[in-house]
Amino acid sequence: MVIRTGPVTIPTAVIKRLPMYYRYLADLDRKGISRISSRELSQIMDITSSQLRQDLSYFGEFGQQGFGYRVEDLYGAICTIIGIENIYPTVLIGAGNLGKAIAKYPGFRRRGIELVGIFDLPDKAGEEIEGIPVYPVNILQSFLLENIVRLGIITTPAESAQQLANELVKGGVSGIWNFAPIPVFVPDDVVAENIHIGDSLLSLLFKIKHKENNELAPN
Amino acid sequence: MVIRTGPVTIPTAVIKRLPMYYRYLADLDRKGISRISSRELSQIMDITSSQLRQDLSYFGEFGQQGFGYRVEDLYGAICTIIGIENIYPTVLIGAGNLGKAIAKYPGFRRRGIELVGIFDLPDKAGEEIEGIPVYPVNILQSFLLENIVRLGIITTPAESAQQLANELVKGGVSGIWNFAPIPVFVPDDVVAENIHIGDSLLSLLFKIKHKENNELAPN
DNA sequence: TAGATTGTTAATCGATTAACAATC
DNA sequence: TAGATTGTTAATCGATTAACAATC
Repeated sequence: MVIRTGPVTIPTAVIKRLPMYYRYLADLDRKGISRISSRELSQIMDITSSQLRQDLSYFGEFGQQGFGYRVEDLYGAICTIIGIENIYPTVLIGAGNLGKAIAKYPGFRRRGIELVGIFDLPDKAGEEIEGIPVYPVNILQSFLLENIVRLGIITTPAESAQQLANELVKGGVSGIWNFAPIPVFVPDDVVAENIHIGDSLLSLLFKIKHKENNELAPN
Repeated sequence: MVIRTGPVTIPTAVIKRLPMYYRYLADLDRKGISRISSRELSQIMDITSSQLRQDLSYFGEFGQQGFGYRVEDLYGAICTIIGIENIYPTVLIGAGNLGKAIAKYPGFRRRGIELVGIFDLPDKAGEEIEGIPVYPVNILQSFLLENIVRLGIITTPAESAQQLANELVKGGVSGIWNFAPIPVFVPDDVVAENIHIGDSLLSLLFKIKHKENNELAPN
C-alpha cells in the first residue's frame, strides 16, 4: 500500500467525496468486514467502481489486483488523508440548544475534536456541558492566548458571529465551523466552513415541488 | 418577466445554487436595494456573471437589457421556482437539543415551514416548544392520519431514525429532513435529505491539513 | 495457472466561461 | 440616440465513465 505524498492537485469533486468514503469504510470496519472490491463498495455507496478507483488513485495505491481492498487498511488510509489522526483542540462559542447538540455529537471525538472550552454570555457561565465548563465570552481572548486552540465552532445568533470569528482568528485558530445563519469571512490562511442549514431545506422543498414534473435531471 | 413552465431539465449544479440565489436576493431585498446587474450580483456571490445569467436562463427571462434585474422581482421569481410560496405543514420528531434548535431556527417560517406537531418519548410529552405541543411518539401514526403533513424532520438518535422515516412515509409526507447520524431510505415518490453534519467537519479538517501544501485545486 | 480486480488511459459527458448579437 | 446589459451560443474546462493491460 502506497500513500502518495507529493504535491498532486486533488480535484474538488474528489475532496467532497472523502467524508463519504470515511463514513462507509468506518461502517464496514465496525461491522467486521475485512475485505471489499471496488465493485462491491461502489454499489453500497451508489457510485461507479470507476469513480471509486479513480478517486483513490489521486492519493496512492491501496488495493491488490484480483483481491480488492483490505477495509481496515483503506479506512486507515482515508483517515490519514483527511487528517483525522491529528487532535484538534477546539472551543465552542454558543451554549444554546445547537451548541449543546453539537457538543454531544457522537462522531465528534472520533474525528479528532477535543473540546477544551465552551463560551457564552456571562449568565450561562459556570454551567458544564459534557464535562466542559462554560466560560463567559469576554475571557475568550485571554483563553486563546493561554491555550493552543486549532478550531472554533460558532453557534451564536447572526449578530455576533463575525466579531467572534475575528477574535478566533486573532487567537490563532486554523479553522472555523460556523453555524450562525450568516457567513463569516476569514483571512486566506484560515479555513471557514459556513453551514447554511436553510439551504438544505430549500433543496428539499425544491425537490418536493418538482418531483412529479420531469424537470429534474436524474440524480 | 417570463417564468418558464415547460418540462426543461434543470442541471443538478444549477439546482444546488438556487438556495444561494435565494439567500443573497433576500438579503439585498431586505437592505432595500431595488436594482442590480448580473455583474454586481455575481461579484457579491463570488461567481461569474456568465454563470448567473446562464443559471437564470433555465427558468425564464428575468432581466432587462441595459438595466439589469429588479431585485424584488427576481427574488419573487426564485421563491416561486423553489416553491417557497407553498405552506408545508411539518412534524418534528425528537425534542432534544437539536430538535429545539431547529424549531427555533429563524428562517423556518420564512421558507414556508409550519410546525404542527413535535414528537418524542412519552416522558417529554406535555412540554411546549415555540408554542407547539410535544406529543408522545406512539401517537405519531394516528396524528398523521388525522392531519395533513407534508414534511417530517428527524432529530433522533441513529437507532430509531429508519423506523420513524417509515412511519412518516406511511403517513403520507412528501419529504424527510433527516439529522440523525445515519441516512434513511425512502421510496421513490418521497424525497429524503440526509444531513451528514460530520461530513462538513471532515471537509474542514481536510482543508486545514492541506492548506499549506498546494494539494488543493484553487476554489 | 486461471480468475479476479486493480490502477490508469482515453472517451464521453456535463458544467463553466467567454463572447456577442439583440435590445432596453 | 448611445451606453449598458441581457439572454444565448459556442468554446473551454473539469468530472465521470468505459475499457483494458498489468498483475496478484
